[in-house]
Amino acid sequence: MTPILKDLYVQKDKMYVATDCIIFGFDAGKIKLLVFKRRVEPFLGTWSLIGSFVRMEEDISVAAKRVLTEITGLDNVFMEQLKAYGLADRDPGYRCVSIAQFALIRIDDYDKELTEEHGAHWFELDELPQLVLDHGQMVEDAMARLKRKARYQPIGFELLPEKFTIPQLQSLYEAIYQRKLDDRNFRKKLMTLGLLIKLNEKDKTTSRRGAFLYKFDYNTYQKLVKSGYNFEIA
Amino acid sequence: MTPILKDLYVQKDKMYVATDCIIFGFDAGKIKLLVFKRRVEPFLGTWSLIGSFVRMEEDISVAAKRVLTEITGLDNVFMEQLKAYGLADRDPGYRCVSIAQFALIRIDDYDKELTEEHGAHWFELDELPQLVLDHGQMVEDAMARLKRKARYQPIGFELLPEKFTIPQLQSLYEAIYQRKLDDRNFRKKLMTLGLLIKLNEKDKTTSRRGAFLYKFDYNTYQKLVKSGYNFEIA
DNA sequence: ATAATAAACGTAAAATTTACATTCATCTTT
DNA sequence: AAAGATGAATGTAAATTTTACGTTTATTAT
Repeated sequence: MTPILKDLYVQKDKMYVATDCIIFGFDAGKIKLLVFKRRVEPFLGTWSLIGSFVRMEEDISVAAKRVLTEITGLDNVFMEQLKAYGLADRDPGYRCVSIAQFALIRIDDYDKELTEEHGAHWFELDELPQLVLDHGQMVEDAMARLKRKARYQPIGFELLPEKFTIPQLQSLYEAIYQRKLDDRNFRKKLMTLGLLIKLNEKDKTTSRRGAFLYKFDYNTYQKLVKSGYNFEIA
Repeated sequence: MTPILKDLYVQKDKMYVATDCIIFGFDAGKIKLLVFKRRVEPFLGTWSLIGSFVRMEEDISVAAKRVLTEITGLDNVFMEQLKAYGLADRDPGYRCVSIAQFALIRIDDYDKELTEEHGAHWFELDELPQLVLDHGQMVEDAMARLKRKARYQPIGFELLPEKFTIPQLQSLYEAIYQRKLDDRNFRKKLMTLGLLIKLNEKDKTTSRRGAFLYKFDYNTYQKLVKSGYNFEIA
């Protein structure tokens, strides 16, 4: 089964609803996007987001999760609706409204075989190829959303392994905001939030000294949110 | 023609795409919402947002604007997509994904006759009646968006007359943020933005002394945005 | 033992935010 | 015409947050 069913069976007088996934990852200091080489006409061979028609009995969020799981093998992934794209002529083949949803995944624990089977490829954001239809716009909008949302919601952590170091976290935020941050100020601000749990382990892959690993304290965070707390990261 | 076509002609095995409009206004220090009493079955007599099916050859944003114009007689209204609502069972009658869009209108220049014809009524947000389907959720989400967005984009001005006074503007922001603001600090911060044009006129409807009228300087604002400027109001 | 390297830390200046009370312009009342 | 009433307009000092910036530390490799 092809994830996007652009075959001969679509009817020109029908309204279709699809979902497209903007899948972000983070690796080696760079935000990356998972895109796919189309194996069906039209647009065979062009790069595209992964998507699917929404099934008749399926919630749109469920459709997006289904696609993501089919492709990456991952479950329980952070996913949020971006918005609907509904220009009448956005797809030349037929009328289709697409609900774009963006996902943040921990790049090292997705299923490589599975994605390769689907013709998937990770691109750095500034090396993105031309994407089919309005998918380029979707990515741009998703990136803007990520950039804004990262300020006031701890979604960045979805892109890191469960255990991470402060320098790692900083490099993530630098990638999201696309600017350098001062390491002393970053660490200070972060610590005053009181939402990181310091572990008794070090990550020694990037320095002789090693950097302490931390976990994000989702428990405390949930409580704070419930009590109306409003915080900002970096 | 009924704006929402929930009639006998819908087909159970078809996917429909609709749009619903969350229409905000501001009057007497309160944010208000324009809702409609349904005149067709099912849900006859219940309160509802105004909406319409998206036509085959119509962009979804165009569909929303069409509805708004039909109802209020207004054109060139601020409108922005909120998100798509697509639970499989959100409408018990048939499968329908609805794209919610919110509009901000200047409450005194909409067409009262036209809206009354459609069974429309302005409600204060905290006196909203139960709304049909997931429309209550849409309103809640729209309000959250408005609250957040008002901070970093001058969308509040869309709810005020072109010429407004500082106390009026403050009372609007107080309504949006749902908290009192200090008048001296509000005025100060606003003035440092440099985006208000002081007019040589006063509004004397609320005080003997009268308050100076201002216009928002969209021109300068546009230029600042283009040059990457990022501001915050109150 | 020494060199090398990224991690960790603190402080002072600048900028922003907050809290708070009085005067001003104008109309109404007498 | 004077006095009273009312919302509009304004400034300043203290507290907080943000910014800028250099040194020490823990560890491994040589």
